[in-house]
Amino acid sequence: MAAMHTRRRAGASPTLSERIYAQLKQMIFDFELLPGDLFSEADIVARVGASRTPVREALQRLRREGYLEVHLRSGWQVRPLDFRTLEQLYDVRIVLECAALERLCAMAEPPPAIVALCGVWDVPLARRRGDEALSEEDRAFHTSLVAAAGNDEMARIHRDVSERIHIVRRLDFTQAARISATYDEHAAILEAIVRRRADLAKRLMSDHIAVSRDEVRKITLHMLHEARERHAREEKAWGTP
Amino acid sequence: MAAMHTRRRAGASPTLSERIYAQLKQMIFDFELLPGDLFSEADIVARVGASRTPVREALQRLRREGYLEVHLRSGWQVRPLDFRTLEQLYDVRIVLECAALERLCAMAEPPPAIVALCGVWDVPLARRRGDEALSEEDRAFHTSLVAAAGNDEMARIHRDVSERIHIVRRLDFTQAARISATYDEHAAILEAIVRRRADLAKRLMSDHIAVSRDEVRKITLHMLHEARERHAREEKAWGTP
DNA sequence: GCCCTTCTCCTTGTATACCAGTTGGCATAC
DNA sequence: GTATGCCAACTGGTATACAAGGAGAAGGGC
Repeated sequence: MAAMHTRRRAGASPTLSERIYAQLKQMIFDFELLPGDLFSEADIVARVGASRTPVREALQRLRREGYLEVHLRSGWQVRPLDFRTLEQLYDVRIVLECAALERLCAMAEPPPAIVALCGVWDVPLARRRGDEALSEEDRAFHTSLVAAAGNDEMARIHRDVSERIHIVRRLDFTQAARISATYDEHAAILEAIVRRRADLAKRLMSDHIAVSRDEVRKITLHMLHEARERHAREEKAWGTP
Repeated sequence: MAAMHTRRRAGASPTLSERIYAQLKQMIFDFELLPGDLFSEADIVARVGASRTPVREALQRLRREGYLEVHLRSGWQVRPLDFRTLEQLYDVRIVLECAALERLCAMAEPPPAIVALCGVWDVPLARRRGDEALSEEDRAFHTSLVAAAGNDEMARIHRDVSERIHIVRRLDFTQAARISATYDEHAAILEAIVRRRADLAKRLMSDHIAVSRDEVRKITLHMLHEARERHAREEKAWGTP
């Protein structure tokens, strides 16, 4: 099923729409387009140098995926961060990943993908990575786990959910303590899978994701608080009543 | 947040793209466009009487949702029914609905939506409905159950998955025995929820969906065969070579 | 008769033109 | 000074025009 979408990719020439889609999504993830930002299709046309047709196609896709909103004849907006929605997506991840663990532990042999993950996460302190790349590695861990369970549709849904969360998930890897905990917890989950301890694996995973969810909430609230203070300072400087 | 999507709806005028999207999806569901059928954008333009732009928007959306495929400069195709994918989607439903049941049974009180469902499904034989409408009622049952659990994102994903399955799910309600079983099983699940028997509810639901999954596979093969024969007769009547 | 080449038509992808409706500002009346 | 109504510019939705490339038929060589 996943392969069905790749037919064009074989031609090595993604369409203009797809490149613009990827470019815009990257801009959103890089906060080059801030949540709440207003813009028009003409703005994007000017930035990417294409015509409205592929730009609109990309925008509509991003809208369906929850990143943008369109107001009829009043312009586009980067959808503001909604913590309630993000936390609900975290909970969807818990449900999907625990279901995947259940299936993985019921298998006669751990799939090769699981064994490969052990080589990444069950390593001594010296070989552990940090910074930005770890965020991608973390996503790969969870994505591979679900994919290894064998349900392609579940994997696709999980991938979309994870990507949607990724914009705030990255913030969790800015603290050394959280990085260390991630390595330990991933290793523990893998060990539980290899030992066929389904209940243990599910409990570890639930806690792992729930802690991340709560940490990100704190970090984001902190960011929001700072943004509000900055906003207040600027208002004061401007002399606005 | 949900209200933000309603801005256009307030104007009571869905866009042309959306109407075409709904129309095409209905045609797919009614087997007016058969799985495997090939067609071009010009064909659709002629049928719906709009220009290519909104038609393309609708087609692209249906493609992202898994109903269609596009072959570069070779036209469009209704994605053939893929039983592996459909069964995987059924399994996703099992996972999501069981998670919803878990949450529902953990609540202090059953939400009003659950109580309302009892009035529909826990009824004597005389008040039971049959035929086409039951299919929609069934979808409403499962959708409401997940929605009542309180996770909007999970409900949205579940709704999309259910809709995708619906094309074959309907066929399950053409047999009296299956209709009767559906009433009984839904009533049993609701009772388990009201009595806070999470494990029982989950087991009943798992079996309920799994049986449906297996039944539908059999029926679909039969229906598809009939549709192809009808299609062939019409072609013959039209004198198409 | 069969295979290979070529050429034309048709396909989707992209760019542009047109339309209806919204918005914000400016002129005007009070 | 304030309120109000109108207008012009701008917006997304829709229609049309153009471009590039592939599928398949037609025709020539053998």
